[in-house]
Amino acid sequence: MPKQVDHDQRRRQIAEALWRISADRGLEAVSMREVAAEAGVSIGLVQHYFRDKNDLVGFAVGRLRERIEERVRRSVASTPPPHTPRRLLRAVLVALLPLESEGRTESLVGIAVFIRALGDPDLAATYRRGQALLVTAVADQIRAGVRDGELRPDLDAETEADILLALVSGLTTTLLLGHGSADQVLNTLDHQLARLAT
Amino acid sequence: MPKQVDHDQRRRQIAEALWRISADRGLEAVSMREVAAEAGVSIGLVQHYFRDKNDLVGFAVGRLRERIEERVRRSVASTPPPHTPRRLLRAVLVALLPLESEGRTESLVGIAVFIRALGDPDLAATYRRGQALLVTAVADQIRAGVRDGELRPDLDAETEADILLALVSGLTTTLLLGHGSADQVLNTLDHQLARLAT
DNA sequence: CCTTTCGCAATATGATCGTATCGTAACGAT
DNA sequence: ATCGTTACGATACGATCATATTGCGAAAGG
Repeated sequence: MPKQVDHDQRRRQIAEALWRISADRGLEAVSMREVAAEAGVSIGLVQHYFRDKNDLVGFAVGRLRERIEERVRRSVASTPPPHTPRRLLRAVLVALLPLESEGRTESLVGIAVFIRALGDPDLAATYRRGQALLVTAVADQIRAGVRDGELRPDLDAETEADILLALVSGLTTTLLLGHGSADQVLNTLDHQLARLAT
Repeated sequence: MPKQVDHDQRRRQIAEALWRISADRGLEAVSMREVAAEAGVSIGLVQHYFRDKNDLVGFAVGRLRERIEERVRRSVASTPPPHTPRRLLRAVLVALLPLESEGRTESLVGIAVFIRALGDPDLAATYRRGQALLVTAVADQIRAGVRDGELRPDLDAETEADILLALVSGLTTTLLLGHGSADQVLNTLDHQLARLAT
């Protein structure tokens, strides 16, 4: 056996270069050359670890879900007590907003994936599954809040979850365009959340 | 003076070819050659009417606004009486949703423009201006509804407009992905609208 | 020691991009 | 009639793209 290298770590390292490019010049600026340059390696190396560009982008997309899940988990975990459903619900929604550079990057990649999903049924199904997971997670929190008497009892959890997530999605585009400040956006979200409270 | 040609009509004809391409293959698939081929003209002609690609895309984007405005106007005009602010408000929001193929095309182009705007400050400013117009238009309707006693008097018109438009934006992505039916989406929108009513 | 095989770089290939440069046909003004 | 301008087509140019090919150093097994 020849030299031994951690294959997966190399792939992650390269994918992160793609992430950086996508974040500040858009995914349209992502090319094999650019990724190689950003990662500080040769383009041959990139080819060595990824069959083609689709493979590379696909890998980066796969990591997207992991990272978003981790971010949500972190946000929930770092929520100061009391851990009431309403506070946890807010933590989840806030974690989905691109409020700092890391989140911005993820949102940008997410949009790129969305665009690709429009013409790719498989990817659309994946995207859809992720969205469905989110909706049920949020709806569960809403139901818990209703049970605790923290949220109004006449709420339809699924519809409210749809509204909140659509709202988050819309606020994300607002933030990405610099068309609203973080405070403004959080205010808007809180305004809607307050409406669900008793 | 030599041959006389309707300059602006030619530009519109070419821009519409760009539209068609952008709608079913994304704006990333738009190239001078593709546009020329789709329009059934030579690439020299495209160059003759547009200084460069930016000029072309810019013109097409400009038409986007006009078309959306026209669609909203049509939707409002065709709303059956009574023309209460709340019904007009709904007409505006529904007009922004991609419920049929024409609207779908516009939404797709809109998203493509959004993507480009992320890396193009000028385009971002244009996008932003359009959004600001929408917000004030919606907010005006809300204020009118409040005045008429049709909507709750404690509403902050701007915030509610932000929420509604972000909601519409989020519902648009839902519709484009086939991740929800038109009925479902309209239900969600109406649910939120009902909340603003007295 | 030497052969094999992986890690990686260098460079070639052919397509496609935006754009520049021509050539020419059409037509109004002089 | 011819001249100048405009409309348009054909094609060339250089850059950049994804990808293929080739070569070579290093290291482990024989």
